[in-house]
Amino acid sequence: MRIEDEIKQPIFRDEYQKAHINLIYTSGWLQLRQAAMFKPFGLTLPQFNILRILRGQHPLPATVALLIERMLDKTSNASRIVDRLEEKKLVTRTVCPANRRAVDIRITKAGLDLLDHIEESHILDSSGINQLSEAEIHQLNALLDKIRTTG
Amino acid sequence: MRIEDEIKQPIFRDEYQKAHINLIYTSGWLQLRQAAMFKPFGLTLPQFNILRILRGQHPLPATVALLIERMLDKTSNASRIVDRLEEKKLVTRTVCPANRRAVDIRITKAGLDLLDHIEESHILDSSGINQLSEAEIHQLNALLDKIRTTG
DNA sequence: TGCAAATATATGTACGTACATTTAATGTCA
DNA sequence: TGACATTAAATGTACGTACATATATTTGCA
Repeated sequence: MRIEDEIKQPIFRDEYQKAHINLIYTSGWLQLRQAAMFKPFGLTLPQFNILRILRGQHPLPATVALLIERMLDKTSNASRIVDRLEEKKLVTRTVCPANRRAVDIRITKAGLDLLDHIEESHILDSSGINQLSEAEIHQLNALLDKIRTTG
Repeated sequence: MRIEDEIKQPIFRDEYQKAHINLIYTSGWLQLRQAAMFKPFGLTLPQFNILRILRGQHPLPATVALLIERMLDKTSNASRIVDRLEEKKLVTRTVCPANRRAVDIRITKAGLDLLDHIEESHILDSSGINQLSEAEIHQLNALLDKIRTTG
């Protein structure tokens, strides 16, 4: 469905404004769908992403600084997302012995099992992006990269 | 800059996953830049959008239901965004005489002046999307619309 | 008429984001 | 060594989002 119809706004100032709105709207659309998929598993999107980073490190621990570095949203508050995961016993937090300012965060067995469970459910396979062909995907990546040129 | 370098993740499962992450990352990138532009004017992005809708109605009032209908993010809470605008005297709220369940929301002179002031500053002209040519904009709109096909 | 359903908005709660500040541990160097 | 800067994480506050529930008004219909 065209963005004009989607948000019931038939006229835009120009095609640039329309693309801008389309980009933000489509990103929100994707995230809303993804969030709904994780809901049955009791996870939010940022919680899922942090769990995946921790699995990537496993069995080594990660620090909060490492999580922030790898997160899409650098300004988000990794400490508090880890709080939620710890409450759910999906991760553990221990003071790093080598540097007692830092905290070692590790995914638990329950956390690993939950990720397996989510991936086995194949809920992630229909992301909306799959609507595009290989060539279109390539185009899209190039266009998005270009948008971010010249801060 | 390519998304691989931007988020320091050299390998993705496939190009689809890369495009998905690229889309969400680029949307966040645009919104962060926009929010920074509005900050000197004491407005957030949703507040600005609601002010624009109200100017579009002016001198007629809008109801909360109308605001929600026109907002990009349907699930956001228009009532509370109007709260903030009311505190800043940029809008007024009065019970609708014709239907006392509804509330008439109107932009004030101060609200109109603020919008003029923001637009005169031309901060909105460099949106990042301007990096693209007309043809690329057209491509992008088509790709985004296609992503959202088939709920 | 009067009562239930529908409508319009507001409120509550959990979560995340953006940004500033605090607390604690470590490094540095005179 | 001891003061001072730096680093790592946690905490505070304002805002927005997602979703459930509450309150008030209006509508519809038995």
